[in-house]
Amino acid sequence: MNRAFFKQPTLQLARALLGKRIVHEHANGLLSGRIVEVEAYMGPEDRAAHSYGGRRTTRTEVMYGPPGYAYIYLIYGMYHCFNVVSGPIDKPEAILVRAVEPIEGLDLMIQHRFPQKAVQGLTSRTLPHRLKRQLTNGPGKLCRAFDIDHRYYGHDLSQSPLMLEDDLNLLTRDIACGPRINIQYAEDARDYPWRFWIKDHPFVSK
DNA sequence: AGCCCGATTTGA
DNA sequence: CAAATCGGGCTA
Repeated sequence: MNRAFFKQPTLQLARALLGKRIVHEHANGLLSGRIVEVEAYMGPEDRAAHSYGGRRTTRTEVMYGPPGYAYIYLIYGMYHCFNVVSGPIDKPEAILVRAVEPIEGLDLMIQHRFPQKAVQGLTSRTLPHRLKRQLTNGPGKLCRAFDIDHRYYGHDLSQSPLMLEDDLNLLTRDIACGPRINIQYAEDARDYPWRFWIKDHPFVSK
């Protein structure tokens, strides 16, 4: 996707990201997947956002820049979460990618997510449907599968080796929305319907 | 310097 | 249902 794509208002961009393809040209092979679930974080007014109250630190800095860059952070000391920075300069908004449907590079994803099973001989050909779902149906899981971490903090998502591409064209009626996950601390913002997903899609988290 | 906690995942 | 695991953010 080009720079213009990322300039749409955040809630609109969140819906537009559904069906897009995330592509990682990894040193060991091509990884790609279709985005099926996202959450919007709306900046200083949003109690659930890392930029709530205008918090501006080394970690949140990239959100204060132009849209279309990667905001990546470590959560619970062991997982990374991948976000697309959204909104104009000085509007620190972002969209968390919560789940994707794996498309290319399944064997490499298996190595990243299930190293033990990979060494025991599990491949994309012998992968049960249940495990295929578990490859990328959560924000931490997809970062593991795609080997995305702090190396890509601030990366321009219109550029290789980590970028977004056109894929599925969705209709409005294919998209569902509801409250975001695991933000019970966020008081009034807790119930805002800023989580979006493709209706009935098997790779949505939870 | 110290303390608390988190936009998660896993396995008992 | 609790543990894993650590940097950020806030207090002092």
